[in-house]
Amino acid sequence: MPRSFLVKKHFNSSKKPNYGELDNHTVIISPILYERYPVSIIPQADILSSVAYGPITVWNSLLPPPLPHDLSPLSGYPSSVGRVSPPPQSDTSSKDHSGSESPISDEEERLQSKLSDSHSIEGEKFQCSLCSKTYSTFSGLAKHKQLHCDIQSRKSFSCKYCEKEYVSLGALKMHIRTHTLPCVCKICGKAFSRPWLLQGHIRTHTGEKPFSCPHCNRAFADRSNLRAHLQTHSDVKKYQCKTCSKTFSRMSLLHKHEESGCCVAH
DNA sequence: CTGGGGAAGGGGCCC
DNA sequence: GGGGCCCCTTCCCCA
Repeated sequence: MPRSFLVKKHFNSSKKPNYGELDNHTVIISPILYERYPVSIIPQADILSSVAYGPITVWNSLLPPPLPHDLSPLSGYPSSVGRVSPPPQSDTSSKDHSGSESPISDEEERLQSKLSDSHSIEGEKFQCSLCSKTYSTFSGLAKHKQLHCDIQSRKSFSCKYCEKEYVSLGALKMHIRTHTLPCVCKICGKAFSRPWLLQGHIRTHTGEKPFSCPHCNRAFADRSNLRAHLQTHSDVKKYQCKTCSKTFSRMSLLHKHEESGCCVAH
């Protein structure tokens, strides 16, 4: 997948971050209509286990602009209140969620091990074993290795739910949310990795479409969809076939075109 | 079959 | 360092 360009391909199970850091995670999500239309939350014993995340976060704060009655979530989802369906289970259900990894930071241990490879010299006590740069303090060397030098250490944050590895703990934390899905829609029970994804999803319930096309009267709930739509107004579209020069509004359409045989490249 | 819309996932960037 | 937003991308569905 092109989106995984930060993902280290070769899995090294010996490199694990401190997952203890990931467990104390609470996401505060603002509610839109929940206060007016309270519904229950579906407990997701599997993907939202205490191993993955603690509390389930629900949408429960700022109210949106008033909606017309015909956009009321109740009008479209009367039967869903209090009877929501659980979200589709991801393939993570087959993964080991036992949390059997040591709570001690393997990453720290590994870093210490790497640093121990460095040796001190006269005056400048700490020298990087990889680039020979020297530092007077241990922390200086540690920072150097973490931020600038040691490529391996920069790509050593691996997910315990899958085989992906990331260059930073922040990126790993973000990724792990795709497994734990802490943001739950109170209307339908569907879970999302990030609050703004839930916000976008809630627009599918409310009908809110804040992104309007300046060229026609269409409006969209998602800016990216508006952007794709704007391409349809353009004579020369963004994605062009290298063989026949035909342009397309979306890359997926270009791919379809190429796969259909116009650009049979052998 | 093709083009377009809707929904969603995920990494990067900025504050 | 974390959260929110941006942007790109993909998948599915429908006309």
